[in-house]
Amino acid sequence: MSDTEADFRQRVEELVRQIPKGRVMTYGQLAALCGNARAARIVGGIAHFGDPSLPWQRVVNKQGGLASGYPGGRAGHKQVLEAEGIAVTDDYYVNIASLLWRPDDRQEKSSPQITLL
DNA sequence: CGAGTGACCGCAA
DNA sequence: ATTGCGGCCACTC
Repeated sequence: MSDTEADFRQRVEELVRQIPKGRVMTYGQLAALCGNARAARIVGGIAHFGDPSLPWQRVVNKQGGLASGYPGGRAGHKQVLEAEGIAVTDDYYVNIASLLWRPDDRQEKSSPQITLL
């Protein structure tokens, strides 16, 4: 397997990179889309050692709660998410029910202009 | 090369 | 309903 092998982390990073602004994804979903639904923890590990330039801030757990190891703590994470246009509760929870984004969701169809970053 | 850990998830009492 | 525990895979030292 050398054609589309692309290390697990590379695929995850690619997906995270494609997460549009104002949307969030769950670690489990990223892992599942990557092929290993049980590798949810790995996604978190990659988030810590992967490319810090990626919008890991848009990646939250299945409960919609912010991660704990984010630089600056959940407080900083909350600030960044709010800056992205995502509403965060005082308990550091986001409404994934409305903000959960899927790779097959064509948000560009309804958004003529994409303002990423 | 081996062992430990982790930004999680799911299930059991 | 809440709390606690284990498991799983990949990454790092």
